This record gives sequence, C-alpha cells and structure tokens, in this order.
Amino acid sequence: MSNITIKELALKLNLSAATVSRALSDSYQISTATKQRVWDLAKKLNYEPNPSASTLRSHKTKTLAVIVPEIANNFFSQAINGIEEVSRQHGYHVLIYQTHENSEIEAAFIKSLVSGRVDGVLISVSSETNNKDHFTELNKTIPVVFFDRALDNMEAVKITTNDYESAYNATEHLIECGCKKISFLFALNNLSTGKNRLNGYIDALTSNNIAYDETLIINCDKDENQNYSHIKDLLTKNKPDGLISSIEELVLPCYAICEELNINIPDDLKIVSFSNLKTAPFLNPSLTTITQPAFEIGITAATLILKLLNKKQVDTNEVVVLKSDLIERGSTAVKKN
Amino acid sequence: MSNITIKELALKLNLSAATVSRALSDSYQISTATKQRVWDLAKKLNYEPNPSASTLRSHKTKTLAVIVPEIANNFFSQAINGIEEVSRQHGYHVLIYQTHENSEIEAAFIKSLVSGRVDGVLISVSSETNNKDHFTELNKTIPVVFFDRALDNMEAVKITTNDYESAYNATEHLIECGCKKISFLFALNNLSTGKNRLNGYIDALTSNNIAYDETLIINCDKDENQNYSHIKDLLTKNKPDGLISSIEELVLPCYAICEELNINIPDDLKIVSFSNLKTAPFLNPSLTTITQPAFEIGITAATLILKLLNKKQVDTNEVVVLKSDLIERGSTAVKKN
DNA sequence: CTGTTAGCGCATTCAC
DNA sequence: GTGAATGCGCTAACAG
Repeated sequence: MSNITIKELALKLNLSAATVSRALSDSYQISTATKQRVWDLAKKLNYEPNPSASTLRSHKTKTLAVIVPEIANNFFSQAINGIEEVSRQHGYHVLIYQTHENSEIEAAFIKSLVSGRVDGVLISVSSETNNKDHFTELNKTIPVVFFDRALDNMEAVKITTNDYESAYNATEHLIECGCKKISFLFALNNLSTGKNRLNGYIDALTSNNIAYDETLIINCDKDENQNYSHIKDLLTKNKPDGLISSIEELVLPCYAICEELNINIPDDLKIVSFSNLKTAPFLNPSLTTITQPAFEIGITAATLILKLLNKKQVDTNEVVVLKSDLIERGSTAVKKN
Repeated sequence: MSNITIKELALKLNLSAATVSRALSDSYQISTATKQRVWDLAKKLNYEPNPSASTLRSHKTKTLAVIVPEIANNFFSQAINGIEEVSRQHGYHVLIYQTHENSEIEAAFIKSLVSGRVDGVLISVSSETNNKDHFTELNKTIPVVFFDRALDNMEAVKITTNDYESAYNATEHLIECGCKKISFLFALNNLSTGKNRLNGYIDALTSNNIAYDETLIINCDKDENQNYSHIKDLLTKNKPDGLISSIEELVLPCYAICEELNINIPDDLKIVSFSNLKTAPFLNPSLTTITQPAFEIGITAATLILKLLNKKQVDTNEVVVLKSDLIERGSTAVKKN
C-alpha cells in the first residue's frame, strides 16, 4: 500500500486536507497555482488515492462485475476482452466471476454484489437459471446488463445476437447445399438464446417444405456422456446428411463419432456450428460456423452500463441485437454473411 | 447497496456494534447464544458487510489482480479459469487487466495497484517488458506471483512450464518423423519463455548432429504482416520439411501460406506449435501441439499467492515448473508425453 | 462475555 | 480560495 495520504500531502504543502482533496479532483474552487503545487507533489511522491476510503465516502467503486458461465470459452473470453477494453478506457476495474452453469453459485455471486463492491453488473446467465428474484433484487440497487444469455421475463438492458435468424440462415444454407435430412443439437434449452436457435432451424425447414422430424432434434445438456451417446444414436440410426450444433462444445464429439462410424465430413454429413473458434473453418475446411460478434457484444454491453452509471438517457429496457456471421471455407474462399 | 449495517443490526438486537461485528466473524469471545441471534437476524435481513469499510479498517481486500497480455487467448483464459476457481473457493475476488503486450499499459496497472485495491497480483508479463522497477516496487508492498512469463532477473515466486524441454522434445519428434530441415518461428524473443523454447530447438538439432542454420529461425513480433511475409519467404526459399511455432498465433498464417504456395501439410511440411487450442489436433490431424497445463498453472499460481497472503511458509523465491504435453493425432491415435 | 472509544483515508458541508 | 469539522461502515484496542 502506498503509505502516502492526502493528509501527508497537505502537511508538506502547508495546506488543509480538504484543499488537497479538492485540488486533486480539479475543483474549480482551487487556484491554479495551488492545484499545480498539489499535482506536482502528488506525482513526485507517487500518490495513489485509497480506493476503499474513496468508495466509502463517495459510494462509487469504479468497478464492474462480469459474471459468465465459463471464462475459458471462445465466446466469453472475447466478450470479456471487449468489456475490459472499454472499462480500461474509462478508468473502470473489472471483476470476473464464473458460474460453471450452476445457478446456485450464480445466486451467491449476485447476492454478494449488493454490498457495494461494484457499480454495475454485466451477466450472461447460467443455462440452469430460471429464477429471476436475485436479479430483480440486485437491479434495484445497481444497474444490471445482460449479454447473450438473458432472462426472458425480466425487464432489463439486454445485448443479444440474431439467434433465430442465424440458425434459420444456416439451415437454409444446408438445404441449398443439398441436404435432405438436417438434424439439430439443441442446447441452452432453458434460455431464449437456445430456443431461438431451435425455432430458426424449425422455421427454415418448414418454409422450405421439409417435413419437421422430432427425432432429428437432440436435447443436449451438461452430461457429456449422454450427449455423446445420443448423438451417436442419431448418426447411426437416422443417418442425417446435415447437422447444426447450437453450441461449440458439441462439435468435437461430433467429429469423434463420425470418425468412429466412418462418416465422412462433409461428403456424408455437412456440419454447421455456433462457434467463436474463429480459426475452426481455417484449420478444418469441412466445418462451417455461425460466429457471434463476441468482442462487439462486450464493447456494447460495457458502453451501455457506463451510460447507465452516468445517468445518460438510456432506455432501461433496451434490447440491442447484433448479427452473427456464417463463415464457410471451401478450398480457398471465405464467405461472410 | 444493501442499506443494512452493523449498527442497525446492533440497534435491533440491543447490542453494541462491536459485539455484532465480533459475532459475525465468529469470535471466540462471544457466547453461542448471542452469535446465533446475530446470525439469524443478519440472514433474515440479508446483511452483507460493506467491503470498502472493512478494507479501510482491516487492510484486507480479499481481492487478487490478474494481469495478462490477452484474455481472449486459449492459454490465458484457461489459466484465469484456474485462478478464479481457487479464488472463489477461498472467498477471494478476481480483478482482470489486459496489457495487449504493451508495457506502458502494464506499468500503469501495476502503479495503480499499490494503492491497496488488492492483496496480491498474479501476472504474466507483456512481451515488451524488460524494466522490472515497477514490479520490485509493487512487490515491496504486496506479494506478486509470475506465471508463464516472468522477468528473468527478478527474485519472485514464478510458475513456468518446461519450455526448453518441450521444444527439445518436439524438435526431436520431428527428426524422428524424418524431417531434415526444421525451421523455428521465434516469438517472445525478449522473455526467457521464448528464449528457452528457442534453445530447446537448437540443442535438439545439435545433439542430433543436424547443422544449425540461422536462416531457418524467423524472428516474429507484433507486426502480423511482417511475420507473414517472413514466413512466406522462409517457406518459398528454404523449403523446410518441419516447422516449430513458438506461439499459437502463428499457426493460422502458416496454414494460409502453405495453401497459397501449394505446400501439403503434413506431407511436405510437418508443423508443431505451442498451443492451448486443445481441439486443434482433433479438428485438424495434421497439426501437432505442445500444450501447456494452463488450468493447473492458474491453480498453482493462485494457491501459492494465497499461501503467501496467509504467511504460510513459502520460499519467496520459489520457482514451480509444470510440464507441457506433446499432442499428436494420426488417423485415430492420441499420444501424450 | 460485552461495551466504549477511536480512527482507517477521503469528500463534503459549513464556515470565513 | 481555503480550513475545520464530520462521518461513510467497520474493526481493534482497551476496559470492565
């Protein structure tokens, strides 16, 4: 801890602590000469204000909390990147919490944040969460902004992507590629993020006059082994020629199963996956991805919450929808949507 | 902010604030009955202690700072995952800062952290950094633990991986695969992390009686375009049959260049890269990776700093070295080192 | 076992 | 323009 305090600065400058405090915050009440003296000494002695004392007095922490299911995830780490970027530019600090998709851990974090540790919270909710009580409670005291995964029935600022549309387009893309039997790996079943993706898939099928077949939709959850065997069943029995995965985590099992079953990708089975592994289609031309603008989502979410904190005019119910890209790669070409 | 304070609890319970404070921290001085009354009311009223007030008084923040070059990076995000995990289990909060390999931003963060915002700092230094002044200054006031990228000439707790050995093994692996002309993409030139990787490569060559050829070593830096053209030159003129990339970021340009030049991977050129993209060899069998135990590094770093904070006996000069895996994938097999 | 008192460092109100 | 006084919420020393 830098031991130097306002009091000590005041002492050395023959000023009162109040004057030094005001000078440091560039108050109009202080003469330019005094300000300069204060700034010079502060710089010389490496003065750094004590954040706890400052917060205790001013009720401003200059800190944001970010709650995500996982940090080691291509989407979330890119989003956090954007959030940190904006925060740094505005002198804000960023606290990170991960829930591992566990709504109890999530609730505990949320509860602990009402104590004035942060000025605002950016959250992408766990896939299990359906109780919004903690959130409404928290939102009474500080601004909360949801990104990517929001609670359906909650009024709050939300940043999402065009999940429905991008799943629709991806499905149509597979149809245009000649797929007749397209399956869907359904994850985030509890959230509108997941449901929208499913609905985009279903609607694309029906509007292209393809019979909607429930057995082609696999419900996926946290149990990796179960997911694996369900997908394996699907590929063995139903033999789809196209597949859409609603989360990146399921791509690898798909590849493993195809190898096991001697299914050739993409000749026998074309795969499209929601994924922010931007290098995926380049390392492996047979994979097409729906890539969310994760960094921009982070930027947008952080910018919005800072506006809320600065009492700028923001619709506290605003929903921002950004667009995903469909990234495909043949031998050389790279397409974007 | 949860408005309820110790004072209010005290008032409602006909106790003094001091007693309530002691009861909340489960002090041995307080009767079980009183403790229970306090806990019950605290729970009922959703009391959450004000962290600023607590810190101001106790000089403990229960917060760690993590400084990394990039969050959206497979290695660092996995390391942060481990750090967050340990921190949560011990009731610590985690602040994230990214330097984008800029030592000025890094220095500014370090400077701002002497003010008592955190109890300790976990850092992986920027590739530009060679001035250790800020670090020694900071380390006087709070513990600093370096992970993966440390400053050479600084006495501190460090967690690293066996960079020399893993580069050595990877090079020997390529030799065993029949490569005669192995090139090396040299990055992190300023850090021992990078230098050790280079030396492992060089020593593996010489101890296998392969002439050491400087033109096969490409100096890479932040300038992506320059890296690209240098690598392209290498592949065009020198036509190596093996390549080791000392960072993950250079793999994609390599693939792009090979495609451009009609070089077949792995038939014409075998590539091994330091990379924590764990899915890489699975999505693309032609890539072999040296994968660092990022999560374990995070776990270890966090555990160590918590020990330091709790004045446990820790050698303040301790260096922990964890081991990377060489992950290769033929048609079906997966090897580990 | 519990209460009283004091002060962490800062920002704000009120004086002059 | 500047200073003196006050209190944010908590914990620790001292007292009993």
